[in-house]
Amino acid sequence: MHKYKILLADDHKVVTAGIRSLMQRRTDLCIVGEVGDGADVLPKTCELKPDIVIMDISMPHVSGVEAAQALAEHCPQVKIIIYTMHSDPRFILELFRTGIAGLVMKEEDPQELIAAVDCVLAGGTAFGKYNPQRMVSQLLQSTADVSETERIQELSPREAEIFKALADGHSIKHIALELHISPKTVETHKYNIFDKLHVETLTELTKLAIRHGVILA
Amino acid sequence: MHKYKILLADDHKVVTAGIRSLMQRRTDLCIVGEVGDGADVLPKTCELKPDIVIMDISMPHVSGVEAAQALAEHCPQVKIIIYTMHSDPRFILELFRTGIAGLVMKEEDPQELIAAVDCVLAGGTAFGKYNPQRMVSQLLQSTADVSETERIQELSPREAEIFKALADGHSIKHIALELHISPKTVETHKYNIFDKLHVETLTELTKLAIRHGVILA
DNA sequence: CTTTCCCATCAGGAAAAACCTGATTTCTTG
DNA sequence: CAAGAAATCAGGTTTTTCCTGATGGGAAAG
Repeated sequence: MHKYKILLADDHKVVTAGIRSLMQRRTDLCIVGEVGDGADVLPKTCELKPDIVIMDISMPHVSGVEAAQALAEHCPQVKIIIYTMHSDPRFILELFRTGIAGLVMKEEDPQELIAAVDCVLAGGTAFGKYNPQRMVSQLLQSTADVSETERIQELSPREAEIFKALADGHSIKHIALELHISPKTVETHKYNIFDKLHVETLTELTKLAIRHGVILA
Repeated sequence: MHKYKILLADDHKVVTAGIRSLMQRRTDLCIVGEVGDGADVLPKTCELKPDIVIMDISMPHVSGVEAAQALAEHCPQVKIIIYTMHSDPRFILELFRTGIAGLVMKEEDPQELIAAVDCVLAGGTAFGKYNPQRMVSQLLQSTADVSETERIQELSPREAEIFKALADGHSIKHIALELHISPKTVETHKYNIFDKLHVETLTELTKLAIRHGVILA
């Protein structure tokens, strides 16, 4: 009897333990390994040759998004199921682009994860509420729809400077004085920054900056 | 034989499932309930009278920090163990201040959670690497933080409500519609909130709210 | 060598929000 | 009952925001 091999990648031990206990009764599934660091995903996959990798997005050193991209490039035969928190979906589009096989949220019933594994083993894909069709239209219409991090990196030097000052609470007028330019110029930069970072309010800008360590809370 | 009652608060079902399977062999522990929303923690605790609440920080609607504060106020006899991700520690100080009984990271061995439960049931406290001694020095040296907390607690209920909404990025107009009051009233509240919290800009307000776990970044 | 694109710079003007003061009502609390 | 806090709203001035338009410089592409 053939056993399907599964590799778990999650830095929260309780999650991997939960998945293990969940799969105990399934004699056709075998968890061959477990890693808690994104940097270990690719080497472990090469070593163990699993059929499926179940992976979190948020992991130390290398994120699940990067790990998925590395897997897609070096081990295209491996099916990837992303198992993550619901508050993460900023990266979902990027993951779709790399061609993951499934997506399950940690707040859903854990049985959904088993269902997703079966679905993927049958050659299908398993996305719950994240209807790929709906995603694809967004993918196509937004040519530059990239992750938050990438958007920040696309800011010009001047914009990055003003982004940081704005997120830190400096007023337009203050920034203009600091940089020896017109407040109107700063305003225009701000407008462009909002546009590039896909935010609509100063608060969103601040929170984004804090999330990415641009400023401290 | 007396069974200790435990309430689980985590919006990730795989985590609560993992904890359940972890505690199966312990006949002296009984998981009496499970909630996935911070807003449900206090009512469920009042209803089920658990000895221990094991709680995540990041939950929908009401954060674990707020829930812990509510518990400390209304159910001071309940022991709180925070079980959370390592990337959350910006709230740890605030939690220490409310007097939690334990702190365990999800990336640690799940057995640590059991150990923490035993420790707390024995009347002790369980902090792993988060040495309270080290924390206390930080607590003492940052007196400004303490006064910040006190200032937040001095807000009236209505002000607290509007504080959260403002810090989360809602506009005056939007808040007015939500609460069915005049924008002018919201404006006045905002003015008073700024005054009470000693802030001068919306950004300062947002960062303060994030520092104290009122909202998530 | 143009043409195109991005960057940095600034301005105008309508709309929105901020700022501060004053005011009423209800409810609690000493 | 008097004092005070809480919640409600308005007026009017000042400031900021929002969006559009515009210019010049430089780099990359054709």
